[in-house]
Amino acid sequence: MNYSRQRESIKQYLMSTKEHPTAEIIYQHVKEDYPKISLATVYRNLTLLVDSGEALKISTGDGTDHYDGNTTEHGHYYCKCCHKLIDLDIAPTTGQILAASSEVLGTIETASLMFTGVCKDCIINEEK
Amino acid sequence: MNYSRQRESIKQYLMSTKEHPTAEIIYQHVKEDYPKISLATVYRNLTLLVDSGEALKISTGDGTDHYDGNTTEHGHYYCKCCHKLIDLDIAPTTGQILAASSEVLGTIETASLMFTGVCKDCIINEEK
DNA sequence: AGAAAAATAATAATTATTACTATTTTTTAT
DNA sequence: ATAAAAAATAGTAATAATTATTATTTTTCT
Repeated sequence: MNYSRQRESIKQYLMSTKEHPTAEIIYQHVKEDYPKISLATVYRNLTLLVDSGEALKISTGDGTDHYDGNTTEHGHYYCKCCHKLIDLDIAPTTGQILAASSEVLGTIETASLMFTGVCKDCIINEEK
Repeated sequence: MNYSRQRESIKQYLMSTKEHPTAEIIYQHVKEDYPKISLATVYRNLTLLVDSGEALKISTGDGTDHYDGNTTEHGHYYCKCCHKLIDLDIAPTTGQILAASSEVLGTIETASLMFTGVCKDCIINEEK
């Protein structure tokens, strides 16, 4: 894998935000610095970053995948109302990881907790 | 929501299998009983079943969503090699759910653990 | 049984993602 | 520093999953 400024820019943006942007949103941002970048380049590099462990892909089932530059162990909360993804300081325990590993008799490369519900902001808006 | 035999057949099939079939695979199966069923009908009913809590949608990021008729709390393991989804008898602890709930100050409707790696069968095949 | 409401089949349309190819950028070796 | 080789890119076409549309059929209610 050779260096490329476009990939570097994608990575910088991913690490700078707490949002969990989609490929399209990443594309819009990186475009400010590289106006000629192609959406296909964004997708290709996101796949490279995920495969090399420099980013995470999060699939919520809302039609488009989200990406996360924070690769430390953490959980996610998905609001089914506003479709926001929120980081949580909650990770599977080593006990849970070991249990999973011995249950499937295979390797464990990633382990994560996912929660869904209606977030605080949406609850407040519903009341109005 | 009115009764429909097609939806009933989809539900039966989902509850009868431990695989985590995609809409397309469900379509192929239900077609044996209802040869004229439409793929759009499968999608529509899967959405209805998921929304009413009678099935789960699982997004692995492999391009197509998977469905699960087992709605009891359990975790999943996704083999990134053969793309199989395997049920695990591992669920988030109440402690983890409470922690998530107080961290986001929103409701928790679903909570699940997801693991990825290379499953036993794929490890054996790689050795050959 | 007959009217109203909901569901379906068939297909068109949409949207996210990947594939392709000629050109440009990056690396490597001189 | 420069030229060849390898990798990456932009632009666009193609693919594949999902959703929307509409005329017809099924289900429910009275």
